[in-house]
Amino acid sequence: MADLLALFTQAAKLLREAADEAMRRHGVRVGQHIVLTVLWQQDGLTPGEIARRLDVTTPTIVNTATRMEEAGLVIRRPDSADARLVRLYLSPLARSVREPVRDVRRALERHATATLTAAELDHLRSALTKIIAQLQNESP
Amino acid sequence: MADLLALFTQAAKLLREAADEAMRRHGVRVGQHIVLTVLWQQDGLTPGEIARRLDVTTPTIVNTATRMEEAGLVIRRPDSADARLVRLYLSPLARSVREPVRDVRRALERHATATLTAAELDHLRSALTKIIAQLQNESP
DNA sequence: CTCGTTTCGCTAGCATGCTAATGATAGTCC
DNA sequence: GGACTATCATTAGCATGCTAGCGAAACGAG
Repeated sequence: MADLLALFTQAAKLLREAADEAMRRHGVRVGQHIVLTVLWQQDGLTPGEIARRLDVTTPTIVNTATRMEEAGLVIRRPDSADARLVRLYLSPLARSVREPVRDVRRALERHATATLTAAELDHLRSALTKIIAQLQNESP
Repeated sequence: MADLLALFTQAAKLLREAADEAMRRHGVRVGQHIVLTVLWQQDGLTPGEIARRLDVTTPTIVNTATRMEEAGLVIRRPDSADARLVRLYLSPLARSVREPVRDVRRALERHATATLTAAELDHLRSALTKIIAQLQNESP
């Protein structure tokens, strides 16, 4: 496997699968988790706001929100002032899984990087951050 | 963005999108590219063999092969000896895009890692390899 | 106030991955 | 040689992302 892109694809796939499996036990899927990370910080946002914060498209959030509604994680409510807006609110269930989900993600992170030194971990973080910055600073 | 998993998710998404856009100009999508990498090495493999080499499921290859057939990249042909098997063969088009696709991927790789030093790149490769090894050595 | 523009969420349809189930064929055991 | 098992591609249906296009609502100019 010489290709850095291929290495990246493979690592990302394995991490994503492992994260999904770990969080699934708490009723949260990977696509739903990113929405929760935003709502845990600020409840009652609109799909558009969430999409902008996560750098995904609005339909992605709309569809994920529908699945989360069915799973009992969020509640959709129209905005009282602007009839175009819909606001997403966390259910008690969504609040209650915050810590368990955080814990399993931390555990996965520790496990996945168990064979790396602290310095290597720092370099990895730094490299990822640089790559993200480099790729983001062109399309806007 | 404190979470390493989140950093990873973001970087992987950006790289995937950039790779897709770059290869698209040559009629190849990211999901089709991984199949091509295998067939470029050895033509005439079965969906099951390709899936095993790529560490994905057989249906993934079957569905991707259908789209590649429609795109004129591969030809499906039943095995002459074992009627259960289907063999996938590269089209002339698929052969002709090998180098252009390799080039745009190299260019993307260079661009994405332009702000990293050679040492940082080495560390990144090493870290990714270690993470892959760590995550693979548990499920089998 | 009205008309055109902008801004929303949403639906439709696609690509890429998955699991589960189906059906056809090959191989094996008695 | 006939039945059981294993193996293979395929289909169906789901989750997660995307783009394109819709209809409703708000806003701004005149």
